[in-house]
Amino acid sequence: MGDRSRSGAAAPEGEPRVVSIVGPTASGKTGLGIALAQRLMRDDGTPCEIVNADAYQMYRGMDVGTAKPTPEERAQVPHHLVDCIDPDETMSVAVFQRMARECIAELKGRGVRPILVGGSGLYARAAIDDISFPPTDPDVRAAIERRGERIGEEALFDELRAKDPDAAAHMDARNMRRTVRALEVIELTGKPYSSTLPRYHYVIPSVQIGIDLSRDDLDRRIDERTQAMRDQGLVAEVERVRPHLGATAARALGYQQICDYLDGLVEEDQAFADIAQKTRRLARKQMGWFGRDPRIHWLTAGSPDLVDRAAAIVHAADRGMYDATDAHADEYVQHHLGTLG
RNA sequence: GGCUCUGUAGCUCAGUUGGUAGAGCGUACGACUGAAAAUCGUGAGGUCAGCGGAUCGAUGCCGCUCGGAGCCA
Repeated sequence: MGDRSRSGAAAPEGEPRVVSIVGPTASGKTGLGIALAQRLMRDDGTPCEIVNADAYQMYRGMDVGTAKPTPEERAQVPHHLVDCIDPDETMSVAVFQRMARECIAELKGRGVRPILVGGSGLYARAAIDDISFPPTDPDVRAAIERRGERIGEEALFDELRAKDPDAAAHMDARNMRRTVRALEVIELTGKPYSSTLPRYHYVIPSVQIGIDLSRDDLDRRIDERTQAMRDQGLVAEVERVRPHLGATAARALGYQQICDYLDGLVEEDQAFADIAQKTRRLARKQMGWFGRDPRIHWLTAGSPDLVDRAAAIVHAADRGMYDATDAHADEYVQHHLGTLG
C-alpha cells in the first residue's frame, strides 16, 4: 500500500493493467470491449469485466438512444455501471469517479481485469487519472446563480477576478457556468480555484486504447447508426421515458430532438437528420478530447486484426513497456501542445 | 396565356431612401475539474440568379432571359 502511493501509476511488472477503450461514438468501442475481454481471458487466463464510462448509458430505460450494449452483449461479458440510475437523477463526474473507482477496486479484489469502455472524455479520465473534484453545495451554487442573473455575467466574472485572478486569467468571462463553479469552490473551500492544466497521470495502472477512423467512415457509420435507432424504436422509447426525464437526461442527444418531434415542432425526418448532424459534431469533439492524450494507443476501426493488436498492446502494457513514456506524458503535452499561461 | 410575388453565405432569411452586405443555424478551429451527449470562444464562406441600360458609381432603379410560388383564365 505504501509502495503504491509512492510510485503512483507504476505497477508491479506483470500486474494486469486496467484497460480503457476510448474513441468517438459509433467507432465500435462496445464490440471491441467484449471481444478484447474474451481474448484476454483466453490469452492469459485473467477474467475481464466491462466498466461503463459513458455518461448516458447509466440511465435506466435509455437504451436505443444511447446505443447501450444489448442484453445479448451483456450476457457475454458482465457489465458494470450500466442502468445504475434513473433518468430523473443527476450523474456528475465526481459521483462517477467514486463509483468507478469502487467498481475497479472490487473487480481487482476478485482477480478480475476491468475494461473501461466509454466516450465521455472527462469520465474516462476521472476513473483512472489524478483528478480530484472539490466539493459542491446546491444551495451555495443556486445563490451564486441567482446573483449572476441579477448582476450579469460580467459583474460575476469581476467578482471572480477579485477573489482569484489566476483562475480568472485562464477562463472565459462569458462562460457563466464555469464562473459559478469557480466561485462556489472558493466559497466552500476558502481556497482559490486554480484552474490547473490537465495532468496526464494515471493513479491506477492503466493502458488506453483509442479507436480511430476517417471522417468519411465516421460520418457514414453515424448515418447508419441513426437509421438503426429509428428502426429500433427510438421514438417509442422517448415517449416511454419522457415523463421521467430529469434535467440532465433530457439533454441527451437524440432525446431532445425526438421530444421536439413529439411536440410537433419538426417532422420526423428532420428530427432524425438533426440527430445525425449533432452526433457528427459530438464525434468531432470527442476526437479532440482524446487526440490530446499522448498515452492513448490508436487503432483503426474495422481493421481485421483489431482485437489482435489491442491484445498485443495490453500484454505489452502488462509487462511495463509503456510505463516510461506514460510517466512523461505531462511534459510531452506541455512541450508539443503547451499552453501554459 | 394574363396578373402578382420571389431569386442575397451550405440552409432559413434580414438589409441597403443607389457608395460592392449581415443574423441564426451549419461548418472549421479552440477552451473547459461536480450537467462533459453539457458549457463557452474565435475564424472561414457571398462577382447579392444571368445579361443589357440609365448613373461618377448598382445587389438596390429600368428592360430582357432563366428558375421558384401563388392567383385569374
